[in-house]
Amino acid sequence: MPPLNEEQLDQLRDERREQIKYAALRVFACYGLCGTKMSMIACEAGVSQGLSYRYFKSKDELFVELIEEAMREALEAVKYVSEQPGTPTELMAMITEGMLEENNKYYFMLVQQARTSENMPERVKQIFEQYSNQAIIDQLVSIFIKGQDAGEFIAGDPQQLLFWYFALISGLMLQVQESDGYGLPNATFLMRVLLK
Amino acid sequence: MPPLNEEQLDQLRDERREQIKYAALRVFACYGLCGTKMSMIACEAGVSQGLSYRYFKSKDELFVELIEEAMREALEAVKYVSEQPGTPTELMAMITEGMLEENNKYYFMLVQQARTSENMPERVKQIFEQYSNQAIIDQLVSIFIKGQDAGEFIAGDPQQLLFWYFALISGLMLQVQESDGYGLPNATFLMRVLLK
Amino acid sequence: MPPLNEEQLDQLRDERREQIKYAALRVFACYGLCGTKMSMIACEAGVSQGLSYRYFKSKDELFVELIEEAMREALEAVKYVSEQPGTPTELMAMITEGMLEENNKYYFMLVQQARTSENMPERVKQIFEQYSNQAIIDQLVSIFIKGQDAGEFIAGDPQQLLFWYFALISGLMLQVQESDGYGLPNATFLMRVLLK
Amino acid sequence: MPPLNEEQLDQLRDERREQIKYAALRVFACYGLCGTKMSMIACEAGVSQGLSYRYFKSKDELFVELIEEAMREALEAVKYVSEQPGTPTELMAMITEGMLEENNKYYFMLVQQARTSENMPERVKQIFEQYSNQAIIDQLVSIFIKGQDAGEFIAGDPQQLLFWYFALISGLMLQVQESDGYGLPNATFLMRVLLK
DNA sequence: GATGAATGAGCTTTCATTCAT
DNA sequence: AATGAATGAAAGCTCATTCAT
Repeated sequence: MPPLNEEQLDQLRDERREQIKYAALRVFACYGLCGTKMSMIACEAGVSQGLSYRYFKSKDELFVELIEEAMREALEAVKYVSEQPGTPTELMAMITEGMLEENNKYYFMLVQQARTSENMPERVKQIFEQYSNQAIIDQLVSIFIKGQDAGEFIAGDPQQLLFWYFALISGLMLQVQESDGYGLPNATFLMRVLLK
Repeated sequence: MPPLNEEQLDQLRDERREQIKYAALRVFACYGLCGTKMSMIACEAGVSQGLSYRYFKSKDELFVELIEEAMREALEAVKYVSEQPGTPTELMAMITEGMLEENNKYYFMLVQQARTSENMPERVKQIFEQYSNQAIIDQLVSIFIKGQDAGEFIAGDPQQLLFWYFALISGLMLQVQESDGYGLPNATFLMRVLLK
Repeated sequence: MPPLNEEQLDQLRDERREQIKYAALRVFACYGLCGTKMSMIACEAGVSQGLSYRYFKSKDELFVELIEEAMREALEAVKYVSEQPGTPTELMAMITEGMLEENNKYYFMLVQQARTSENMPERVKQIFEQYSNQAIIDQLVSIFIKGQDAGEFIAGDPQQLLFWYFALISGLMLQVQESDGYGLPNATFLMRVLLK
Repeated sequence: MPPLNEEQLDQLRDERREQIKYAALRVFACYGLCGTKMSMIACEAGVSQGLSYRYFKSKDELFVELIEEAMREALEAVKYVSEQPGTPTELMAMITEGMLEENNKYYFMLVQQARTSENMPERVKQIFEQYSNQAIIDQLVSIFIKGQDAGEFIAGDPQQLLFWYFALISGLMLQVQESDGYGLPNATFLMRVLLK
């Protein structure tokens, strides 16, 4: 007779899994894949070293799962906003603000760690190909063109301008550490590069 | 009899040192400090594994020397420009263009690798404290204020705006990989965030 | 009120113990002591991982108990046969047939796994010393000598010949896997080495 | 300028490789694949733990290479003998004696370790399929049939009888440890099972 | 000076064993 | 009594660094 029923166990397992996963996010984001030791994750999560391997097959797999989640949620956020009412400028501002939110920071750092390292697991490269340029930017191209037509945005290839815009923001978020004391700028500042 | 005199030997030695150092730059830039194996550097430089240790005490020291060089040259470049004649906008454009130059890319990537990893040698942190915020930005504050006074630049804390500006550019340079096919924007695009 | 009395509980306990023990036999026989994980035994027995430790102190102890049983039963079988009536050849054939019986296979494999590995628990080595050469073979020496005197068996040191004979059979049983499709030979074939 | 020329280095490497390989043979033969720690091999070879990995990718690969060598040489030995002149009985005796030679012992033990364990690397299973039953036995079938026709060998399926014969010998070699004090029988004893 | 073989500390991963429920 | 989550010691493997040549 098991002490807990199946459902309770499942819930417990899910909680543990998340606990380890988000500890890993924080550590990977700061130290990168190869700079992170499994012991650091275990320590951050407050569990033993071995336990992580009951929930994730390997360090790489744990990293990949986080990358996948980051990209999936980024895409969903952009999709959601692009379906809202508002002028192109308003929508763009919403997306920009969403990106700048504090609790997105770890995900941005994680993705940056992955993008700036050559020796990533094959699966990470695949995910980037699948999501990065295509999907996310494509969601916004039509909005951007509307904004250009409305005279709100500067002229130029929408794909390219959007790519640069996200690169700027992603890069910015990484540079900005609490220690610098400058904090993140608001959306208005950043949008100046796009607005006429 | 020795085939080369002392001076020639010294020069040869220096060349070898540079050869290894710039191989290390390229590899560190792509893979980060802990993602780089000494064997990768030796391979890139076309020398044996052991040789690096005749010129650099350790992997960390080699990395530190590159970081130091990167920061020193960045500061000098900014200093040089700030002493040139021209309007604040023109000077700022010069600096921006200098940063975007292709052959600065590896240094930017290297510095970014160092800035986004927590587990850097103590010396790297010192160098960042010494150079980054203070020195480089301080060089430009007076120019920036002149620009604000002349109505060329937007209002706001010059230190903070310049910090963000450099963070944007640094981040952008890392995001942009040849593979993306978008290339780097020109200075005009970036300067929109600062210009009125 | 307890649904079962003391005696019934004891019986249940014994059954569980046997269930785990014979699952362990099948797994140890195929994978060896160190090739077997406790989880494999638990899985084969259809119980949870932790349960084995209520019945056996450790993996080693479980292995040792099986080895002990194997040797004890082998000795008893030989003893039993050696007390039966019949010519030496007939008795030897009975023993040989007994060894070749299918349901002895796992025990033979287990013992072979133990004999061909150096890193066995001390207790296993003791059991081998206690049983193997002395006891079992000694039971048969008198029969063998009778057979030699009767001109049925070949000449030679009875201890040595019997040792070789059992080694041959033990080895054979292990080599023969179902997958080979050859099956086991009958006693007549094997006894040719001993018979004149 | 390398201190040794290419040829000398190659030779040195080959020697080291063999040194590690044969140390591994002795240890694997006694302890099996999973009972052997890389540290045991390193110790037996008198080198450091890490060195083995310069010559062999992994523990498994080292094991596989030894198995492959064992099977290849066994096949070659049998091939060689089968091409010699002599009666079938004489040839069979040569093969038997070859198998019983002391310095084959480790290879036999190794192969036995592999055959009696289920959890072998996939490659080991392939090698066994490739060599074991087919190749080696097939070499001898024609000799055996000649022997049967000449009235030297007992009647029966040659494949099956040869398989059993080799199984007997292989098994025997494993059972026989120096500690037993009985030594190995000579070929004449073993061939009794086949001879009329 | 130059090479690359050799070392060993340290990291990833596994698994016997324990423990909360 | 039974479960399976949790632990941590130990094994496989990597790689910065040293050393013989």
